Amino acid sequence: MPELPEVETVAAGLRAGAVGLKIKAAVCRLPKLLRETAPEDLQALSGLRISAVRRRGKVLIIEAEERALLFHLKMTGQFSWAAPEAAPDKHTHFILSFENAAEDLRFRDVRKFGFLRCLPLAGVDDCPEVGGLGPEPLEISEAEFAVRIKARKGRLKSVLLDQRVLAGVGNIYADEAIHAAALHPLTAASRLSPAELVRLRTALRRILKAAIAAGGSSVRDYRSVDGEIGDFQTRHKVYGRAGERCRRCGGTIRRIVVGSRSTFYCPKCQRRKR
DNA sequence: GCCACTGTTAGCAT
DNA sequence: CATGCTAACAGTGG
Repeated sequence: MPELPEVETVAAGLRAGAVGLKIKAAVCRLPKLLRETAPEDLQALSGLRISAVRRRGKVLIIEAEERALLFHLKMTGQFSWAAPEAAPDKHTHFILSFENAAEDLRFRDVRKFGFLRCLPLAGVDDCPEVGGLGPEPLEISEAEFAVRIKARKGRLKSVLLDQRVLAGVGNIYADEAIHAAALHPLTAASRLSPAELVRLRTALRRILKAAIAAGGSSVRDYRSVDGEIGDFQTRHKVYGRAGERCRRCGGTIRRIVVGSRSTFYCPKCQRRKR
């Protein structure tokens, strides 16, 4: 489920535990995990020291001197620390061991949608996985937000999910932000008023920050690096609440499908523009 | 057992 | 170009 707040939480956990560690070996147990990455690229990581861990959109970036490891968690990717002698389960696809740490860093991904790309640090911003991303929702100005959203013809929900427009918003936070801004998910993005755009940006940022503070939302598989579940799912106003009462107006939350994604909204307080 | 559904996104058809 | 559907895969719940 990882969206921006979940990846941010994972990045923070990795940063706390992995920066400064010297890589002993990188072992990949699932060839298809590797994207544009040769086995030699992984071998060349040995001896490098992890210097930083950061996030761009939903992409996790581990920097080791002049190299970078890009991970995408897709639906079910997880990181955890484990003793080297503990047998990895069948969903563990990648293991980093260290010269100056007792535990290994493991990446597991039940559905195998995730990927790993190893490349020169200098190439990160121009690679396809990062270069095509829109601005960060927590950094974008009001003016640029308005321009980028209004430039799109599609439905608001789909536009928020488009990583080229904004980086990091996924299904849960799109629905939550649209609800908080009292907009309708099927509204044409290009028809939002200036006031509505301000409302939407403000709501999105508030929700993303609150979700990060809560350690993300654990709807199904998501776990932080230390194995903790997030807490934000208890504060979802619409996501996953079809048939339940809207906490703002008492209406009944409805589930529809937009762009083949489940979409939850309150038909009473999220009126469609016409 | 079978079918529907799942947080992502690349790729392809329309 | 925009939009919509499917596949990639495994597990879960009805």
